[in-house]
Amino acid sequence: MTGTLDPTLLDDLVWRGLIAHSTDPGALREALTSGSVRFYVGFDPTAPSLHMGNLVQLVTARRMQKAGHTPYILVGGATGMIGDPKDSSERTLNSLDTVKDWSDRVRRQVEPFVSFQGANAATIVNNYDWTASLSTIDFLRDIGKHFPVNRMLQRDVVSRRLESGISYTEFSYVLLQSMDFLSLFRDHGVTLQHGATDQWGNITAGVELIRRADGGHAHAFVTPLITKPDGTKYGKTEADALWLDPEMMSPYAFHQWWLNVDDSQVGELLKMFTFLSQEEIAALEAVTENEPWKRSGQKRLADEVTTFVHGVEETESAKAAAAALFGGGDLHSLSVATLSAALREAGSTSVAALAPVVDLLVETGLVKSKGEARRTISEGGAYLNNVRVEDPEAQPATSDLIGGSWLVLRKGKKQFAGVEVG
RNA sequence: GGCAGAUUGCCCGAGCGGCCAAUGGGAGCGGACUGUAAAUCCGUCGGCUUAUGCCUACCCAGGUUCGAAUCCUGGAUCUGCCA
Repeated sequence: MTGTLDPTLLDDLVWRGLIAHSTDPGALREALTSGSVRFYVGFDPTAPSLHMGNLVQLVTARRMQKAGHTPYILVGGATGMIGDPKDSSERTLNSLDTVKDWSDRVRRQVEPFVSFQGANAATIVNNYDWTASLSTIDFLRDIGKHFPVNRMLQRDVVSRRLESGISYTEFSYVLLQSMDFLSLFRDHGVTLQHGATDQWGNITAGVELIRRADGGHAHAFVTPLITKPDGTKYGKTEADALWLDPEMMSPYAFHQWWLNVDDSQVGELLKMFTFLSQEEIAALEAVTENEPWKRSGQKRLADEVTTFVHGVEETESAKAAAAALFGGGDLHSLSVATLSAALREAGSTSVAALAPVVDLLVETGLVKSKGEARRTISEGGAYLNNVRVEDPEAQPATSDLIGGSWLVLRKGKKQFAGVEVG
């Protein structure tokens, strides 16, 4: 994915709806078509895993690298210690150990998405490296002098927090991020930063710092906030959080997440998250429109994104598991190998001996308590081997064991769990 | 610094001594309808060996009372008014 410069990059990004704001579009186009641009995108370690919002940036960085530009991926070991201001309230500071641990995880997660080969090979940097040793005096003289407080107070995030209060720590965050851009500009010739739309203020502050401090000219663009059909953000509840770490979200669950996307979102998400061509996406949108029950858009989206994040093998396993569980056929007719693989993918536990369904529901984590298990059964939402359980006292028999050792529990329409007995 | 008010379950928000595990809305969960979709309707929504039973819960710690989310004392945090 190295070498040749793709002049259609910017138009493609616009078509995909990835540009919410940008600095002077003419100048940006000029830069992107006249040579390999060194660009950067940063990820703060504020959680043990990256999520959907970060994935947009990773996909975008890869697009840009494929088009011939040179990525610098920044891990926010320093900025993660500070925390950028949220609208709602002050963040709780994480310990240095936590931030270091999360920084390592972020670095490992980011690596597979860009190429480290060729003329425009990617570089990973950590802002802790140039921030930790900086003296307070140098910081205030060299960086702080360029930031008029009256302007800082007018920034949206800050002004919204003036009532409820904001610490000097978070107030200063923008200086650190701006300093990152300046530092990468000076040491690596980086002239472009992209990020999520809520980073616009921080990013343009960096562009301005480069101009004020060095008289340099840098560019920036941000991707839009992705919202659900009801206008709310993704990831606000446990149910719609999307984690890239396979330990926090199995590839099966990840694949299911994309498969269950609303019809109305499919086109938008295909554009932003896949590398399919404009023609391919248009075709999928047409099928979704005319034959929605086929769910072709969702299927392709799930396959593409899961492959991108977890690889081909995991994607095939996730698909095979779903086919086995949602296939609608008699579970007893599946081979034990297929079934056990599917259940391991979907989530399973082992128990020593047969136990009442209520206990097994709790054991598998499908429900949180026995009370909830009984409730689920009385609501008609519990299934053993795809047969509804009617009796709250139900106890599986040896004859229920598939292949002599497996039970398939299901709660509602799509939550499966396997139980291996013995 | 002074005065006044607030703090309730995942979120918002009623309750103002017993009928309170606590009205209502949202989210979540289940069912019907479907396409593992959306919308809609219905049900459900602290835990426990399912029990006219017990435990834990209405910011925290004490107290009054046969009995407190509700009253009193002290503390914490937040908001408004005055300095």
